[in-house]
Amino acid sequence: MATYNKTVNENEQRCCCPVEATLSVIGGKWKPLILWHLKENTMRYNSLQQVLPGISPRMLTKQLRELENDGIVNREMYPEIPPRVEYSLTDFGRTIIPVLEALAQWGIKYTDQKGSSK
Amino acid sequence: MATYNKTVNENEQRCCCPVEATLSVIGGKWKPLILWHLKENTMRYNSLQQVLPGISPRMLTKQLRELENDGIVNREMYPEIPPRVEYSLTDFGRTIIPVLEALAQWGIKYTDQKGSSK
DNA sequence: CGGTATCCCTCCGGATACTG
DNA sequence: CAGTATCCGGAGGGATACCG
Repeated sequence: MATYNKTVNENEQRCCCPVEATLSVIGGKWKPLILWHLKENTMRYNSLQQVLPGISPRMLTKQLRELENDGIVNREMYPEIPPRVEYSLTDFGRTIIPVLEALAQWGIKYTDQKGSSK
Repeated sequence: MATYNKTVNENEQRCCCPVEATLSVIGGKWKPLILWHLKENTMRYNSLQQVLPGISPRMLTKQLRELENDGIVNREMYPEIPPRVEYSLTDFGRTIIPVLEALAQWGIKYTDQKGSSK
């Protein structure tokens, strides 16, 4: 008992920080890169895997599924032999590109700052 | 042997995704909230702890130190009795506020989208 | 007041093997 | 080609007790 505060209630989550909602979608080690690559072209599973440095199939699938559930990417399956699956951003997914670019912009500034102070 | 790709080299990290650099600074469970609260006022250690839902002192200290090392927050110590320490954003730290707000904006859009599709 | 020190456990995610 | 299934190690982070 006696945690540092009462356990989180929905209101607190909602009122303080929609930032977290966004981070839950684009955060993590892989999603930014996946999104980054999908913003140019639609891509197939294997192409993504080759373009992502050392991701395991398990992880790639997991990240893609999450993005799919969040309505960010679209999974188009062509039941051919051999099978082909293409991933792309949804229209809603595209609305996140400016955010991604804002993050990238600041990231560059930050890297410069760090580099020069070293 | 035979990982899915050769281990990451610096170039790949650097060229593809400054987004990650930014996320390494503001990402995670606590930092967005800390930043969110600091963007209005300067705050003391205990005030922060009270305002953050259930954070342990260990975590709070850790997050603050990291933000400090990244040049985002400033730690001002007043050697009084009892001691007082005030945290605030540095000038460089303030440059990240627009990014935070972009994230928040999209987070709201996202939450609406989710809510309406349920 | 503003923190450390310590213990402990979850779960993230990597590696590898296998399948429709 | 586009994935599952399974195993497993290690970092992240919570709870609690204590210190200057």
